[in-house]
Amino acid sequence: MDQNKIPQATAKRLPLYYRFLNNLQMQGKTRVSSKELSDAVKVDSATIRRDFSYFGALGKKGYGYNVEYLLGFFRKTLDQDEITDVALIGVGNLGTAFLHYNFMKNNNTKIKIAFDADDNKVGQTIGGVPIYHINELEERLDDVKVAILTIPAMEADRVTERLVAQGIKGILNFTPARITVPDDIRVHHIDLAVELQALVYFLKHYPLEKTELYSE
Amino acid sequence: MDQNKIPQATAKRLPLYYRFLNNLQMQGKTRVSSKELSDAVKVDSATIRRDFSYFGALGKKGYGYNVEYLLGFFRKTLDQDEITDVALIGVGNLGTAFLHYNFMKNNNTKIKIAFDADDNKVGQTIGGVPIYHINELEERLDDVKVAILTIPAMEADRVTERLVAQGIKGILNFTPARITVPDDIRVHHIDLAVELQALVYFLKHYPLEKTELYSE
DNA sequence: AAGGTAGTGTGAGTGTTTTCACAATTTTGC
DNA sequence: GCAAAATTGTGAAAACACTCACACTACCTT
Repeated sequence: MDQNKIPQATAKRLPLYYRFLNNLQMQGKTRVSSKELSDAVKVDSATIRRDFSYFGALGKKGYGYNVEYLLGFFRKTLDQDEITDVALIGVGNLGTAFLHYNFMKNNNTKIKIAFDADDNKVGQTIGGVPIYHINELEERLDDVKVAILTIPAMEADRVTERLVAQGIKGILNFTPARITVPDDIRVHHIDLAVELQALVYFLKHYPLEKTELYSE
Repeated sequence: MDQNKIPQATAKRLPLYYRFLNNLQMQGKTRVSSKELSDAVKVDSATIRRDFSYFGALGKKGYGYNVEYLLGFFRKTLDQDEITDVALIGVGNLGTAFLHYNFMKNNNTKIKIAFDADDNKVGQTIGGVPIYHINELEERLDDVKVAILTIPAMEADRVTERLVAQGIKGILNFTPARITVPDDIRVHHIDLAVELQALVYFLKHYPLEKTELYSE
């Protein structure tokens, strides 16, 4: 679509850059170097410069980057202007955490509607988002194209089928289940148990070394 | 420490494999091919074979892998026998979700203790885990080496310093803040807003194509 | 206005991860 | 017991990602 040239690894870092640039601007900073940004987001400064360079020459040699300009550029690139509506499926603890998270603050996304199977939750509004019964998914989903899945693993496949049938294009799946979807639908898996276990594995098998000298 | 030969990308997939092998065993399956496993975990079958091959020849040509044997092997490799204690810092919605998650089921990790700043939560027990006041961190943390950070971003740096001072070695950070730690401490960041925004970005800029033919 | 300093943008090199594709081997069915 | 089918394990290639190191340029200071 666009220029498919930018690497996926870069694309994943863009939202991160964007948020930190926002912070800088709110702090009143007008310029920033790749080195400073590197300290803040914990990404190598050469990587940051390379990432930015895919979009052209955004900085100035000997000066760094103008925060305002960079931010404006990213706003356009990340489509911060047009808001993407999102549906939340499953209002448990994890789902509720999402509803309280103010994505609008730095983001182009807004949770517009939530669904749950529990009648006690249906009818409530959390964080300004109305909760409907999951049975009403088909009538209520409208043209929302992105869903966050925070339901029990057992339900994942069934609900996914229904979401796909309604024309969902992207799913952020917090379920341990690896859901099956048609090729043209994008699923990102975030598996909390796997993340925790991977961290533990790395701790045991890939010990980090303390750099006594210049540990900047 | 061990054989540092296995790639990190492989290491991250091990917990996933492990869980699905467990599922298979519970379903009573005794053998499995890389192809079947691929369908289940959505990882290319060649990648799975390569991953397994780092540990030696675990399968049999023309047959596949013996579920029981593979599972036993992974149990040892992933240290499923010895349990790793974990501390949870911040019992909000996200933190509570973790407390209800039964990590012990397929995992080698157990949340042993939780902390929060809210006096209403202190003293409670959720999912069998006692909640103490964050002020008691130093006295209560004992020799726990892994922490899950689910607190407001504002607090992240301060609490991280205290955790590090107590000898924490690994942090699973759900805070939007990129925390600073000494070199020998491992931090994995999971940034929910970034994940959501990245998904939206990919949807718009990296459209997937529907394979009409043989979309197996 | 000139020299010093800071800091970009990038060519080239290195490292990591995935994928292809096939010989080797075992199982399965006849 | 043999041929066909299944499926591994891996060499080699490709794809992807990161980092070094430095020429170049813009800013800053005096």
